[in-house]
Amino acid sequence: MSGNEDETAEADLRAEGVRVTRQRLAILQVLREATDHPRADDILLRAKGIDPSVSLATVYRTLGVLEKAGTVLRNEFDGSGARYELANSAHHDHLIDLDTGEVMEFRSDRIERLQAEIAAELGYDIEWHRFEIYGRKRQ
Amino acid sequence: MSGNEDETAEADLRAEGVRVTRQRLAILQVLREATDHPRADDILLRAKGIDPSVSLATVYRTLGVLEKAGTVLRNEFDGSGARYELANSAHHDHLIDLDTGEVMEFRSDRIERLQAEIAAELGYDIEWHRFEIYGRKRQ
DNA sequence: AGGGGAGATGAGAAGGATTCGCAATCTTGA
DNA sequence: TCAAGATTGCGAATCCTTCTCATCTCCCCT
Repeated sequence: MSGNEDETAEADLRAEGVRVTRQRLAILQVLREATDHPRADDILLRAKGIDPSVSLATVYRTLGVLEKAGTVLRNEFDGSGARYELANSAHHDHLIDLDTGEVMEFRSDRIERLQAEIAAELGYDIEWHRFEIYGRKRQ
Repeated sequence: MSGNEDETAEADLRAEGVRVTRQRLAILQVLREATDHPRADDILLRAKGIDPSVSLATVYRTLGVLEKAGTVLRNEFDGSGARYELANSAHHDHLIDLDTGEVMEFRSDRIERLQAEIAAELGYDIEWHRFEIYGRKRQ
């Protein structure tokens, strides 16, 4: 099973034209398994569980490589360090629970359309966008 | 003229229940006069032009105080330091020009409505939101 | 299968932004 | 005007991220 995981992760890397290393496989697998939006140091911790040789520098370097390749998204929710996620699914935005810090994902076609319209009105082509809602659970 | 500026700035501070100091007046005035979204070190530079005694630590402290008071908004556009603006006008969002780094403000009632609907669907009350479009000028 | 060279790594130092600690200095309300 | 308490400047400390460099790996070529 871990063999299968590795194979798909490896295929991902090769598809991006990125050199395949043990460390990158470990980091990519961590992201595949993550259901949260972990920070670099969390990723390091989990990656060390797969391959103890991974270092923090490599976590950052790999995240940078994968972000450039479009495989990874970097988020800056609260100004206390970046949080990462895989970009493999459809585009989505985030709702951050101010009480718990929990991050939820949501998707709205209307938002997607609206941002396109707004950018067009301003004479711009969209490269990407970031929409974050910060709120508290209603009682 | 600078007298008038000071008076309104001072009134602002008093209205927030914030102690009025020369440094805070200078910083607030910098923000009032700014048409861009300056970083802390830019604010320091400009504030020193008004009152040379201002220090970087006080810039950060004052921005913190004013943010908590709701007078100042802190933005984190590109992960290379926060950028600040006064919150006195109506809520608006930002479009960042990826080529020039220029930040434009825009406002859309539809976005405002949409985010309220989305939060409601997820069972949340919105505290605030952040909508940023990153794009390039169309030729 | 093996060698070589470009590319990747680990460890720690360096960097940039922000916050902290503390003694000296202001503000404010009485 | 005064005292109490808040605010300041300075430099040190912190946090996150990137860089340096010697060493190690991956991957292409034979």
